[in-house]
Amino acid sequence: MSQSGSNFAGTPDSDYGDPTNFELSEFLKFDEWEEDDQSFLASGSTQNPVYRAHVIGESGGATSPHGGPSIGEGREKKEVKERVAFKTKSDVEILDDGFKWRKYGKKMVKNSPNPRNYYRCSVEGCPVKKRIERDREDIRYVITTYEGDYDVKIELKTFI
DNA sequence: CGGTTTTGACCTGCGC
DNA sequence: GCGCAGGTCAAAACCG
Repeated sequence: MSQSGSNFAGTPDSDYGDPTNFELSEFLKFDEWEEDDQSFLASGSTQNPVYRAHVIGESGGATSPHGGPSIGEGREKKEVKERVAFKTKSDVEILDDGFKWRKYGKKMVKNSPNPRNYYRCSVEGCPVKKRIERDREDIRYVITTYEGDYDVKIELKTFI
């Protein structure tokens, strides 16, 4: 069944067919949404469909439509940041993952009628950043993107 | 009192 | 060269 996630393997171009429609965010280029039956937070949310997506750097996007500009060098300044996006159905975007987060900015995306929230670890030494945004087509869904240290994310997964 | 939050302004990068 | 978009930081205000 979904053991191999054939949902995406079978239809990898299901959403990429129309970037204009799936253009959730230039930075939210998830390779694929993985449907997880487990609840995102074991805080009593038994009916919380969680979609886990491994965000691969530009280098991973073999089918990069906008791979025109030579990104291989000018952008190589910094290593590829690991990005993990989670789409969760929740009313509140502030999901407690076990760590403390401090909001450091809010921005409004043109492609979405909803604003985007930027959170950063309030603990020093926590190079992890969290970006929270509501789905453009489904505001009932919250997209949480984790960006930062890989180890920390591993811990986050432990909580999830 | 501390910590956090909120809004604005500012900066950078890329595109055209 | 300029504009747009996104992202970040800052100061102030507010809450617990």
